[in-house]
Amino acid sequence: MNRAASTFAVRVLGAVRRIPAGRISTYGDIARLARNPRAARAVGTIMRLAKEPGLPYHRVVAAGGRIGGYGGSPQLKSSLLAAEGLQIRGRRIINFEQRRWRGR
DNA sequence: CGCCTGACCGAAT
DNA sequence: TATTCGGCCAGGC
Repeated sequence: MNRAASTFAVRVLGAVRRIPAGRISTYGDIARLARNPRAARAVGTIMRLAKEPGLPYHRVVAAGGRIGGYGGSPQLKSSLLAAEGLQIRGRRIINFEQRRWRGR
């Protein structure tokens, strides 16, 4: 990977780390926070391959409050979010806009 | 360098 | 509400 890409990856993980418990952000939001607004899809790629442990990857959901992917277990993602107080119905987060974190 | 994949997005159907 | 589709971009080979 080239320098621009790795820098982007670092910024992505840095942004993910800042998402407060009980709040969520979207792949698109993270892409914007990492200063590459059209790279929402790449954010998923980076998180999927990320080696950094201890980051709240489960707090990054898809646009519109949909749960989105999470390795082989989107189920677990829902559980983790529910454990942080988020209300979930099916594959959607209730009151997603209110719980959305847009960076400081 | 080309080609394919996919934890995405938004608009259209 | 559910699919489909085109655009997008990093990673892997």
